[in-house]
Amino acid sequence: MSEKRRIGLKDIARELGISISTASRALNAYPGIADETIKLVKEYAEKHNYVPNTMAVNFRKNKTMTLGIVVPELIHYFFSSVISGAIQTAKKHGYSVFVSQTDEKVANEIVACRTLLSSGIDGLLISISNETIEGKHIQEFLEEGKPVVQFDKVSDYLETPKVIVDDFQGAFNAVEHLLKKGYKKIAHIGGWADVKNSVERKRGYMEALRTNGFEIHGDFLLECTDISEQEGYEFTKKLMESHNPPDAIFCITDLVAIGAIKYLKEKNFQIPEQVGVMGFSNWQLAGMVSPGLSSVDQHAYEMGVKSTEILINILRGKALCTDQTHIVKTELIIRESTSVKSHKDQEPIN
Amino acid sequence: MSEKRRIGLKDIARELGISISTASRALNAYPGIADETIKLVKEYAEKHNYVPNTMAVNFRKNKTMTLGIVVPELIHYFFSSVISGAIQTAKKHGYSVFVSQTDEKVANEIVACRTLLSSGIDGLLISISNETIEGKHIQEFLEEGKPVVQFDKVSDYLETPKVIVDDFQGAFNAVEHLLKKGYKKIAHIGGWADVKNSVERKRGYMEALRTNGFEIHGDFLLECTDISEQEGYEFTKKLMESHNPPDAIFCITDLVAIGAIKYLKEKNFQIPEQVGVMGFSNWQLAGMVSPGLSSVDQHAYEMGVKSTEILINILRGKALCTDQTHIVKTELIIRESTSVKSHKDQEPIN
DNA sequence: TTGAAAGCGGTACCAC
DNA sequence: GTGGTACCGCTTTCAA
Repeated sequence: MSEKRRIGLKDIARELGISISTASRALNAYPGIADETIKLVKEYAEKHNYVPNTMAVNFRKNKTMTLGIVVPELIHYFFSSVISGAIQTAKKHGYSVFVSQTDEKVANEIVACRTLLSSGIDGLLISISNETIEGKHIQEFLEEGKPVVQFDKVSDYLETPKVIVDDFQGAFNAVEHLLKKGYKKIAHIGGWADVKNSVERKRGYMEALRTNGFEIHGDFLLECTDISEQEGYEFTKKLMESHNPPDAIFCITDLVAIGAIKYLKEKNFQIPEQVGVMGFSNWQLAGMVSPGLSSVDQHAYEMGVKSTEILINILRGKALCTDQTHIVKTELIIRESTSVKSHKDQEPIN
Repeated sequence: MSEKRRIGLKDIARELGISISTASRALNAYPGIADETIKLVKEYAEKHNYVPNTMAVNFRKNKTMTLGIVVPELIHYFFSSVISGAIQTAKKHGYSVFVSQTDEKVANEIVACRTLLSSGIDGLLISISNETIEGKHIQEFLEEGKPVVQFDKVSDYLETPKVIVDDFQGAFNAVEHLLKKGYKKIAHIGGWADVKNSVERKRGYMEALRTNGFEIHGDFLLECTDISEQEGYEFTKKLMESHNPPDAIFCITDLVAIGAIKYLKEKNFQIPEQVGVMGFSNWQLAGMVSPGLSSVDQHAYEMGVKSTEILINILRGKALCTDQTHIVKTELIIRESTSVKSHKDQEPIN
C-alpha cells in the first residue's frame, strides 16, 4: 500500500499559473472560459490523472449520486433480480447503490433506513417488510426532501410512486389457463391474509373462477404461514386426502408448488394428467424441476429498472414524487405441470 | 416533500451559549469536557434531533465508512449469499456497502472499480471475473492505500488477503464419497481449464481417484464452455451413449448436474442405482429437485462474513493487508442422487 | 475571460 | 474545561 498522493485543483492551478476557480471551471466545462485555457487544464489534469475528490464535491453540492435499496431478503431470486436491474440502471445514470436487507423485520428496516438516510443517499428504493405498516421511518426521507420509490411490497400510507406487479391479473390468468386446460376443481394454497400481494393473488384466483362460472369452494382455500416447501407438501397432502380432492393446485409461490409436486409424485399422482400444479414467481428452478413448473413471471429485473428510472427522473426534476402507481405486467409461463392435452387444441370453456 | 431543515453544531452552540468546538466534543465523548456540558448538549441535540452531516464528516475525516463489493453475477445463489454475509457483517461494524456486478466482463469490472474508487469507499471486496488476469484496476486501490480483500475467484497477481473455498478438498471428498458408495467409473464434467476453481475441482477429482487406486480415464474428462444445464444434458448424453458409460458423474456445478439428471431421467436410467450424480455448490434447488442432488456446500454466507471481517480488521489497523490466504471449509451434503444402498453399511473401498 | 474569497459543516490543534 | 480558528477540496458569487 504505497499511498500515492492524488493531485488537487490547487496543484493544477499553481503549476499552470492560473487560479483555482479557473481550473475548476475549465474542467467542468463552464461557459466563459478560453478554449485554450480549457485545453491546457484538461491536458494537465489528464496527464497527472487528476481525480476530483468525491467527498469534497458531495459535501459542497450536498448530494452523493448514490441511491439506497432496501429489500426483505437478498438471497431470493426475485429480489436479487430487482436489485440487479436497479444497479444496472443506476450505473447507467451515474449513480451507485447501497443495498440493505431487513429479513422481513421492521426493526431492521428502521435501522437500515436511518443508516441510509444519514449516509446521505439521494433517493431510496424500498420493498417493505411484512411487518411494516405505516413506515414512519420512510416518511423521514420525504420530510428531508429525498424521494422514495416503493416497489413490490408497498405501503399505501406513504405518498410515493409505487411499482408493483399485477398480482391480481397474474393470478387471474394463471387460473383461467388452468380452467382452459380442463381442470375443474382448482385449489389455492395462498399466503397471509394481511399481505397485499397474497390478497391480490387470491382475489385473482376467485375472480377467474367466478368469471368462468365456477363456484368457490371453501375447502379449496388454504393459507400458508411461512410459505415454505414444507407447507406446500402438507397442504397438498391435506387436500388430496380429503373426500373431495382438487384436480389442480394454484400455489402462492413456486416454493410451495415444489412442495406440492413432491407430495404428488410421492403418492404417484400423475402431473399434469391427474393434478395440475401452478406456481407464482417463475423462479429459475421452475424450469429445472421435473415436471417443469408452470408459473407466473413477475419481470423482476424490469421492476428494478422501472423503479430506478422513476426515482432518477424525480432526482433530475423531470418528474414529481407523487403517489402514482406503475404496474409491471406479469407473464404466464406454461410448462409441463399444467400441460395436459398439450398436443390437442384447447377446448373452449363453458 | 416538505423539506424540514436540519440543525447543525452551530445552532446548538448558539442556543446553548457555548462554542462549536465544545459542542462537537461533547457529542463525540471527547475527554476533558464537563459532565454537565455533555448532558446539556446531548439533551439539546436529542430534543431537536440533531444528525451530524455525514458528508461533512466524511470530507473532514477522509473516510466514508462504506465498503464496495464486486461480484461477477448478483443473481446467483452463491454470490447473493456472500453479499448477504458481507452486508450483515459490515452493518455490525457500522459500514454500508455498495454492490456492483461485472457479468464476468473485465471491462465492466474496470468501470465498477473506478466508480467505487472515486466514490470514496474505504475498502473493497472483490471476486474477479473469468476474464480478469492481472487486475491493474484493483491494484489502484492498494496504491491509494485502500485495502482490498479477494474472495472465491482471486488473482494471484494481487497482494491482498484472499478468502477461498477449498475446491480441491471439496471435490476430493465428493469423489471419495462416490467411490465409497461403490461407484467405479466416475466421469467429471468440468469447467474452463484456465479458471482456478475449475482446475482445483478437477485436481480434487483426479487425486481422489488416484489415492484410491483408480485410473483416470481420458474419456471421462469433459469441459464445459458455458457451464449450463444444457451442457450438462449434452455431455451426459455423450457419456452414456459411449461404448464405455460411467456409473457416476461428478459435475462442476449443480446447474450442470441438473442437466445430467434431466437426461438420465429421460432415458430411464435409475439414479442413484445405475448412475450417481454429484453436484457442486449446493444451491437451494439441490434440495428441491428429485432425486435430491448430493452436492458440496461452499458456505457462501460464511465466506462473505469472513472476507468482510478481514477487511474491517485491516481498516481498523488490527491487521495488515498481506496476501495471506484463508480457506473456507466445504461440506459434503449427501442426498438421494448418490445414496445407493443407503440403508446398508458402506463397504470399505479397496 | 479570469481571480479572489466566502463558505459547505464539521474536526482538531493551540491557547487560555 | 473551554473557546478560537485553521483547515478539508471544491463550487460559486462577485468584482475586476
